[in-house]
Amino acid sequence: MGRRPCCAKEGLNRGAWSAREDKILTNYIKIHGEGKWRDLPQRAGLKRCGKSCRLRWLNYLRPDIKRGNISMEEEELIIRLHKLLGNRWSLIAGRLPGRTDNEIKNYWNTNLGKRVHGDKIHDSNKQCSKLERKGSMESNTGIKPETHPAVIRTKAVRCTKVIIPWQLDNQMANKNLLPVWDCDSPCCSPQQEDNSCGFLKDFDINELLISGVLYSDQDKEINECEILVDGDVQSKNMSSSCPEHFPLLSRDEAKLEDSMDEAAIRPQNWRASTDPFQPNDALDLTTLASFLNSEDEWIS
DNA sequence: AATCTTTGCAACCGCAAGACA
DNA sequence: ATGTCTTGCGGTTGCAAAGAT
Repeated sequence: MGRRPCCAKEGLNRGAWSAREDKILTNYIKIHGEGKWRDLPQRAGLKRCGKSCRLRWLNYLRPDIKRGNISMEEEELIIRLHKLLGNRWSLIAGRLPGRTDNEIKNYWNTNLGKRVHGDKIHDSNKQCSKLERKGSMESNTGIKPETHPAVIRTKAVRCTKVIIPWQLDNQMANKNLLPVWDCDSPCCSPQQEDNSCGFLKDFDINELLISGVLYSDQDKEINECEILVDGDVQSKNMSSSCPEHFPLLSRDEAKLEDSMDEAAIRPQNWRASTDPFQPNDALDLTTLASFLNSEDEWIS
């Protein structure tokens, strides 16, 4: 018995969204909030797949979305983050307030990727077809994807819960490493006097916070044997119950966080709030860029 | 001006993984 | 323990607009 398809495809609108559909979706989410995407179209009266609604909202309709005009600072940041993280678009987007993973991915594919690779690719490739341009470019033209000497490959080991000793918890709170807990869930606040429901964390936070050896060709094999915590997933885990994300850090994230903390430049809200109607704290791009400049030193 | 080609971006798809029953 | 649901991610596709011929 296979899984139920996300929606019945028949009779659903596809392709570009109309202004009317946008308005319906926006109004619905303003009233009822995000989530329950599967049932949303029916409840909102949209002839769309829930997945499509989610995508439309996240990539286009959210009020905190910035569109177009990616600044030089942002561009620089994307390049550096891509160098560091590879195609982890959601992670990259998480560091660029108001930008979506899809937008950054598109921007990379159409501008930066070409520019970064383009220096090495000569005019002979300018004529390559759209097909080659898309994905198969590397294999069909013999152009290898840029090797990322320092791209951190996180492994799919996920943290579902972690246990932080109370003292460490306090230390982290003092260092402002813990998020602002603003949800109503009784289990949300680690600072509750009754710590009974706890703040379970089952890994050694110190271990995670150690700046890791970056992924490189030489230590590929070693790294492949290592257990890393997948950074982008922690947000998923935490966001299910809490709107802010506790930084369960992948090594790359940990490294970023660590250094940012050392430099006292860590943005307080480094992930976009999941509450679309709460404006994000602006991330100081200049600061982050300067941090990433120092990042180059680790890589080399 | 007409046609063809390329580009950019929104949207779609399949998959993975945690949550939940 | 198992199967299904829900959500999120990254890769890919489709199409309109822009540019070239």
